[in-house]
Amino acid sequence: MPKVGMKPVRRAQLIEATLESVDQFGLQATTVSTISKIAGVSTGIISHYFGGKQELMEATVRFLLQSLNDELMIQLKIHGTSPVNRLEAIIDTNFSPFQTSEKGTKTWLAFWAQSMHDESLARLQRVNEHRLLSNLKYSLKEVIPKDKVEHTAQAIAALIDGLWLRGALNEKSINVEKASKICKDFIHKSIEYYQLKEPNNAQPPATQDR
Amino acid sequence: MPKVGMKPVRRAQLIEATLESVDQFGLQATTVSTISKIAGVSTGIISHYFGGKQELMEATVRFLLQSLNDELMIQLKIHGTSPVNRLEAIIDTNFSPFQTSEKGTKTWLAFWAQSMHDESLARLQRVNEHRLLSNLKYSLKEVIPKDKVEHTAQAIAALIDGLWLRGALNEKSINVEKASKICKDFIHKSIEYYQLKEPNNAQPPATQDR
Amino acid sequence: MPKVGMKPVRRAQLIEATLESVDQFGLQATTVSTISKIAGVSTGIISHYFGGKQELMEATVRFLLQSLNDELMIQLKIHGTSPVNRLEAIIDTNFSPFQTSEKGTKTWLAFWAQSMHDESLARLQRVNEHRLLSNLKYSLKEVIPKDKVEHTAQAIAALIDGLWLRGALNEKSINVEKASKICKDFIHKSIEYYQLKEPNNAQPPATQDR
Amino acid sequence: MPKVGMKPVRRAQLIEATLESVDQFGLQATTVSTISKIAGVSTGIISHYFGGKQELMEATVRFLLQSLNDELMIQLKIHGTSPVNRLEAIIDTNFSPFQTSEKGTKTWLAFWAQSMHDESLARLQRVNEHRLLSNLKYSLKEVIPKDKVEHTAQAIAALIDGLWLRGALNEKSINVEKASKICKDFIHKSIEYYQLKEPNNAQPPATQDR
DNA sequence: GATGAATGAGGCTTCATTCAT
DNA sequence: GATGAATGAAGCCTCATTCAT
Repeated sequence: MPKVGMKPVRRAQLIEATLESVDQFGLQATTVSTISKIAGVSTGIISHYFGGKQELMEATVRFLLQSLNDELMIQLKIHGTSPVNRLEAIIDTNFSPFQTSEKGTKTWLAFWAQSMHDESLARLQRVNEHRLLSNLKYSLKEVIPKDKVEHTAQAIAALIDGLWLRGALNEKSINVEKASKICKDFIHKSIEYYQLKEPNNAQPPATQDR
Repeated sequence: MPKVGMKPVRRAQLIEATLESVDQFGLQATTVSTISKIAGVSTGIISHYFGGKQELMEATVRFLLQSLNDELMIQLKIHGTSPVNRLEAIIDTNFSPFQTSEKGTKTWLAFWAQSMHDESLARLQRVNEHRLLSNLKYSLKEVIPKDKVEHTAQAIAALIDGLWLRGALNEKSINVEKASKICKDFIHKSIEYYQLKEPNNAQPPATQDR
Repeated sequence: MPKVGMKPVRRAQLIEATLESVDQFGLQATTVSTISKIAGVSTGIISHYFGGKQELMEATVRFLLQSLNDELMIQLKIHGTSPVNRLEAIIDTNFSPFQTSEKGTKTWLAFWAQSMHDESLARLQRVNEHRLLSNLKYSLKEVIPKDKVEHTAQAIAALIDGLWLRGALNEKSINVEKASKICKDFIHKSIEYYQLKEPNNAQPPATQDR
Repeated sequence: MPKVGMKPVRRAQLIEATLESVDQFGLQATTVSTISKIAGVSTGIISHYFGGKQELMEATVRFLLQSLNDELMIQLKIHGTSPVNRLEAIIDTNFSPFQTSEKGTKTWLAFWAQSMHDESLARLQRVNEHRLLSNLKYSLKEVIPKDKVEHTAQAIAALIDGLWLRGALNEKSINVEKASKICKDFIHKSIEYYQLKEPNNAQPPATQDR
């Protein structure tokens, strides 16, 4: 009997090869041929396991987003002991080594651009964006005035994405420390700012273990 | 008798058609055929005036970036009477109607992604990014502590790009008012924050005409 | 300015090449490549002028059926002076040199088989079959009892098709004289038979110029 | 312990599945995959038992033609008591439920068309056609003038094939009764015709048990 | 005996570029 | 200057066949 249960193995292998190809050649120049060559398999295998190139692309995006989410869950479980810690965990996750690898950023940006004209990709992207905002708001509402939460969450999310974007362009990979510091500074300053400005409306001091 | 001076006219016409096509169909689905159809000319004309599709693309990016710069120059000339006003002019320019039109954002993002794997596009992009940072730093150093200038400029630039990015995904076009407010708030709060925190190091109050 | 009005020329050229290819290689082995090679053009031209292979195939069938009909119209105009002459003209048309050329019969049979699983081809085929039956019945009802018309028309049509079918298999081309004679004999005998059997019900003697 | 004698079982199973597939999807869309799925076996089994797809196809045609012949032998044994009865038995066999099933007609036509360009199929087809003609002539020469036998046999054979052909196109299956009646009428009329026309040359009245 | 994962040639189609007019 | 017909390389996908298990 031939090898069974190859499906998950091959799918992972092909998704990995897709990331590699998009990193090396770009999304436009990524073809069934480049992917299968990197994976060391024949071209037919992609249609065999994914039905077609498009589905492989979507699976790859899903994988990227899932990884981001998984990492966040882990970080929150470890460090999520206070609102501020939770916020920092979110930042750390978004600038973790995997997420900010050259492979990760290039692919992420390529798919984001592609999603402008591909509804199935856009949907995935939106789900993820919504999740990031939710997580941010959940923690923010405990440390800043309620009417500033939405506004601030939007700003942090934009800051994260903007730093990724700039990192993708300028360097081989994002300068993680710098980017991380900019985001955390923004969070700390926002909290501090509202406490200084409106001490009476100040939130009860959040337990902060640092 | 051959018509003379058709070159600039045709080039402008084709660049405009390229923007239109990228907006309508996306960068991947934009072909020589879609562009020439929108422009109402034959396909051969593109090679004739630009040598090829790739050069037309680069010319289009250069046009977009030039427009951004031109607008900034105008805004700075009109409103650039104080550091804060200058900073606000930069924000306004980046979220001006043209820049944030659906056409603009989609094309901008598409080319940004493309520039990951196209050095000539990347160079253009980097020049522009550098210019934005320079402009921000020039004004910032008059209103916040010198050792915070770089850091803050990076944050503002990232904020601008991040808001564009998120706008490109979620809406037909960026919600200009919201995005603009987030950026300006960030600037105002940063200034105010450093003044509150370090009143002794405060900059001499900038002349502010509002 | 380049050559204009090439469309009808190229379409005819490609349809001719399709007939040639189906004759030489069979329908299954007829590819865009075989057709374009025979036509002496590039492969891309087929999609350019027909949108795709399928449409070229349909156009080819339409051409075959149209040719059959055109020939019939001509024959009827020339020889259609009496019911029997009209019937013979129908037979002659169906066994005319073009229709019974090797190219014609093979292609006709190939498309007929294909139409079992291709509704657009089946529709074309049915229209043509209906036309043949109508023409036969129109003339038959003047020379044989009315209640035998349908039955006899069906038989003649089946005879024509069956002779084609057998001709396609056995010979390079149908043995025209034999096939033609079998059909005409059948017609003559049918008429004579009903007159011998039922002389009282006999139709008024049709004007017969032979 | 290896199962023995699986060969005939598997071969029959695969031939049956081939007929089913050609009926459902057409000859062009019938692949090794569709056949093996219908048979409930793996794709490799076809090459294992038939060496390849082509050989399975030929075996299937051989099976169809053998079935036709077997049925004819049975019918002739039962009803073959007089020349006319034998002729009618031939007709009945050709329009028996199995032969005229949707499955049968589609497959028959598909393979006939295919045999235009496949000598091994064509040979099988010709053997069968020859057998039909022989059977017809054997009986005809006892009931019609000798010099009309060949001609009439050709006509009957063409009539049978033509009715199949038209049945395959228009209906889910051939209208057996109508087709059968047309053929038998033709036979009866031919016999009667020659008796009426040439009573002196008439054959000695054949024993007819109806 | 049987499986089905894997191969890779070949099919159809798209599209940037060329060139005769 | 301008056209658009034509090219043909390259993309994606299908499928008959092979082979390790």
